[in-house]
Amino acid sequence: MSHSKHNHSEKLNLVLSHLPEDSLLCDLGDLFKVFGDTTRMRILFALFQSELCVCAIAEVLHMEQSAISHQLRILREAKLVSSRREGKTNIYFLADDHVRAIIEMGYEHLTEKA
Amino acid sequence: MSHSKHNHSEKLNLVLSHLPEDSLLCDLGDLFKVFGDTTRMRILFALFQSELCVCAIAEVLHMEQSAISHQLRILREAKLVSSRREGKTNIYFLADDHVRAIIEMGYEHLTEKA
DNA sequence: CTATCATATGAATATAAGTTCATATGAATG
DNA sequence: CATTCATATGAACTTATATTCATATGATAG
Repeated sequence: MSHSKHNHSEKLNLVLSHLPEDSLLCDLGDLFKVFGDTTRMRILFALFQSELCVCAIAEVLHMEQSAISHQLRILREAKLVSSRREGKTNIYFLADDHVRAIIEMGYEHLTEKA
Repeated sequence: MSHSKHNHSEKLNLVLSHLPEDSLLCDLGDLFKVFGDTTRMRILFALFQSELCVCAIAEVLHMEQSAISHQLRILREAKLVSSRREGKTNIYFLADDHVRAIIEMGYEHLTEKA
């Protein structure tokens, strides 16, 4: 039992009733979690410039192929990037423009608050 | 040494040269990390409805005051929420409209991809 | 069909992050 | 000024996450 001396139940029930379902809140959290990592952010910015194969991303970021591959899987599952095969290589590219839009919003917030 | 049989150095140098500084990429990642948690997402949605004191948030979310307080600190440090004191209580509210905008973008991405 | 390059994946490890518990701070009230 | 309510904070614990290493898959060329 928390501090229930207060009785704000009418208001709180209203707030509660307008909360989205937990599944949506969870999905939203999971989506932003994907943006919440420097390596993935660097991959996305690299792909802003050009579509790239896995080993190219690894070279650009000076990281191991395996680490990149693991992160690309997370980005793919979140539908932030897609890939196509070309011979032996897998070319990755941004899935759509939401990625840019979301990151730009974040950038605006950062620069305004700095 | 990774798979350097490829020589895409011209292109890769170009991509590399257009990457933002690591400090920015890190700040962006850190910002989105704040959105990347269900509890914080629930707090933000609660605050979409109304400014609320800590114990009200705890009640609405059926969580302990301490857990909420810890998460509010993270939201405060990211400048996503602000607070003011009112007597014994601390009232929290959204710091600005970037919060809504960013979450709406995420929501759009989710619904389009579903 | 074997060797090689490109990528993916599983297990292991290390680090980060969220919640709880206990307690400290800070304001109001009698 | 002692008590109570509201919030904050530090430490401990637990769970999640990122990277590495070793290896598997998959495609191509010889």
